[in-house]
This record gives sequence, C-alpha cells and structure tokens, in this order.
Amino acid sequence: MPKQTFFNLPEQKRNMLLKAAEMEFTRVPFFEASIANIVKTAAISRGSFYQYFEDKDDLYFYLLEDKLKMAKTYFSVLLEKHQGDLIEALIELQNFFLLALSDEEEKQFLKNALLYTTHRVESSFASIWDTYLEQEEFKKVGKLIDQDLLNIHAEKELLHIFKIVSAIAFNNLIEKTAKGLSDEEAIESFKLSMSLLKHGIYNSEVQDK
Amino acid sequence: MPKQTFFNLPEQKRNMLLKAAEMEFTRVPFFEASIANIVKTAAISRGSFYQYFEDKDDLYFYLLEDKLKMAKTYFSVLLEKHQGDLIEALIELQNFFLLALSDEEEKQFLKNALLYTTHRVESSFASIWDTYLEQEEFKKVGKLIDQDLLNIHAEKELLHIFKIVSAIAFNNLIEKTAKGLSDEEAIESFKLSMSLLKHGIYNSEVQDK
DNA sequence: TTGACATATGACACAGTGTCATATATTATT
DNA sequence: AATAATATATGACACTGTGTCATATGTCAA
Repeated sequence: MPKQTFFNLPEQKRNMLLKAAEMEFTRVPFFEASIANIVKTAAISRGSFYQYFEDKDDLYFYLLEDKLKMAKTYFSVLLEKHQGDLIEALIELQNFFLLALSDEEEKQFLKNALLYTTHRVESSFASIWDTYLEQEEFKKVGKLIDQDLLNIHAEKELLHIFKIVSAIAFNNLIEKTAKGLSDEEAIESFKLSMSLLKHGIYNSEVQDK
Repeated sequence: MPKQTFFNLPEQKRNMLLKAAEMEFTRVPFFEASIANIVKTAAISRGSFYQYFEDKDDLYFYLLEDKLKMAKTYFSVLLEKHQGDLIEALIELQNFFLLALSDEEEKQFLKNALLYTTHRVESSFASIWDTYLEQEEFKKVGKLIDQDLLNIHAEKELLHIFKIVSAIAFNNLIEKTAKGLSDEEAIESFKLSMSLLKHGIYNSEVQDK
C-alpha cells in the first residue's frame, strides 16, 4: 500500500504520478520498468517517489488492483443479468477482458501484466471473486447458483469451483496474449473449456471405479 | 538455448556451472539471482558466462526444462499404470511434484519458480504433455482415454482437457506454495478439483438452456 | 516569530548487466 | 616443428538502475 503521504498529495499531482506509472508499465513489463522513467515523466524527484511508495511493487499492485476494481463490480452485474448462472456470467466477463485487450494501451498494459508477472498478479485477478466468498452478496448469489444449477454439496465445493474457473480464465487470457489469438478464437476456446467443465470430462456412462 | 560453446565444455566444468546456477536459483527467485554469484561459485569469469549463454533467461530455462524432463517421462509411466485413466495419472503426478517439494532444496527451487516467474514457467510445466499431442505415443494414449473414459467428441477437445487440467494442476502447486498448505491438504484440494471436473460442475438434472 | 512537523530533493554508495579488447589455448595446415 | 586459423577465457569498463540520507524547503499552530 502506498504511504499516507501519497494520499495527502493534491489530486492533480497524484494523478500525474499514476498516469506516468501507467505509461511506464504499458511501455515495458514490470521488471523492466524503471522508477527513473516514472519520476521523470511525473516531474517529481526520485526521493519523493520513496516518500510515497515502498518500492516499485507497491506502486504497481496499487495500480493493478485499481484497474481490476471495475471488473469486480462488473461481475456482480453480470451474475444478476444471467440469473446467477456462473458460467454464462463468466463467459461475458471474459469477453470484457478480451475487449479491454482491444484498446491498444490497455492491451499492452494487460499483456505486460499477464506475461511477465507472477503469482501475485494471478492472485490479483483471482481476487475478483474474493468479495463473494466473504460478503453478504455471496449468500445471495451463492444460494442462487447452488440450488438451481450446480452439482455441489457443500460450500467448500463452490469455493473450489471459483478456483477452477479462475485458473482456466486466467490461463485463457495468457494463451490469447502469448499466442496472439484473435478475440474470437480466445472466446471460442474459453467457451469450450467451460462447456467441458459444465458437463464433466468423463463419460457419464462409465462410472467411477 | 545455451550456445554450442557450452556443450563443448568438459563435463566436469559444465556440471560445476549447472550446480552453481541451481544453487543460486534455489537461494533466490529468478529476478534476484545474480550472474556474479553464479560465476563466482562456478569459478569461471564473467566473460565466459556470456560465451555459454545468451543471458540469465537462457540458463534458467535450460535448467528448468531439464528438471521437468523427468516428470515428462514419468507421466508416461503413470498413464500406463492407470490404464490410460487421465485423472488418476494426473493425481499421482501431482503427488510426485508435492513430494519433490519435500526435499528442502528442490522445494525452494520450485517455490522460486512457481511464485516469482511467469508465463514462460507455466509453459514449461504445461509442456509436460506436449509430447503427447505431437507424437506417436499420443495416438496410443489418446485412443485409450478417448474411447474408454472421456466424454469427448474430437481431438480438439482432448487438447482442451489437457489445457484445463494443466491450468488446475499448476494452480494447485502455486496455492500450496503460496499458502503453505501441507501435502495432504494440497492433494485433497487437487482431488476435489479433479472430481468436480470429472463429473461436471452443473447439475445434470438441469440441462443446458 | 518561532518551532515542530511534513514534504521535497538530488547526490551518492552500491549492485548488477552485457561488451570488448586482449590473452591464451587448441586444432589444422604446411 | 612451425605457423596459421580458430575457439575459448578474462576482467576492466561503461551503463543502468536502486534505495538512502543529509539537507532544504514548505506549512501550520501557538
């Protein structure tokens, strides 16, 4: 988390800095991004930077989480829209990410995030559903999913389903980015994954051994 | 890929260098690892290093792929053992990785790989099944799975299943490492994921809309 | 006006990377 | 055996980057 000093800053200066950071992290992936560049663009001194942030991580994840906030709230909307159908909502959320990847700037930023960062980035993405697993909203949505559509017996399993789909979704984004798939190919791929997940990959005729 | 010069090296020297690299990448994650440390331990000059390798990446992924080779061949054995039952084989393969995570040295190396690296690392892990998708062996194994147990209609879907399970498996390793789960908890979690995947997460009573 | 506190600054010590001119082996050719 | 041609080795060096710190400058309350 940025230090208090950062939040005390006049809004304009704060935005200037964030904008500069965004530019730098769009230009190159995290590990190549240089603080020197950021402070230069933002027209602040190097020393000041360290008054605001612990280090590069601190700034980066603040920025990333901020960008993902929108996705979080959007997912709520989608779940409502699809009457609690998890998979349908997810497919549309994935579409949203793919769309974001169409704006050239956002595209590059996300690409840098997806390809060159790590467990922490993945966690940030996964945290989109964190809210559901803790909050009131979860009960509402959870119940809706639970009773109507899903093949689950305990809350633990629902949590697992979230884990599985987020792993697949994240993977799908990486695949698209790494292999340069088109939006259509990527969403096709995601839909197929979701369909397999929906009905299971084992033939139901053959039962468990 | 390391340069030819590296492969021309006397075996002892080559191993010395690999050993030194392994030590460094066990000590700290990739981005903190320093070439200076490696050449010091290996008792070669800095210049020599760049005769052998393009850069740090080059060495690192050579080392990582090498370590994963074992897993690749092991997976063949497991598939045979479980008569082509993909999921059962996978569960045992996951066990193998978890076991590797018990040797303190290997544990730290893998931890550094899982937490601090990226798409390329994930690709390396996923490449465990690459062989199956290209080679002769695939046909053997593929057919076995295809006809007996899985609910798939085209080869494309089998490829997808590999993608899905590898995403989940990789995720499971990261989860274990990041949250410090015990081997038992991790494998329990993986089994649950696999079970959900097997039978699908949607209730079969309610059919597709 | 003063003092206390918050913020700003850039020079600096340190650590790391990749390169290059030069030195030293090794191997091939006469 | 002498020489040429080729491959390998070396570490100093130019460069880029980080995080810190002593010092300067603002701000606000008493």
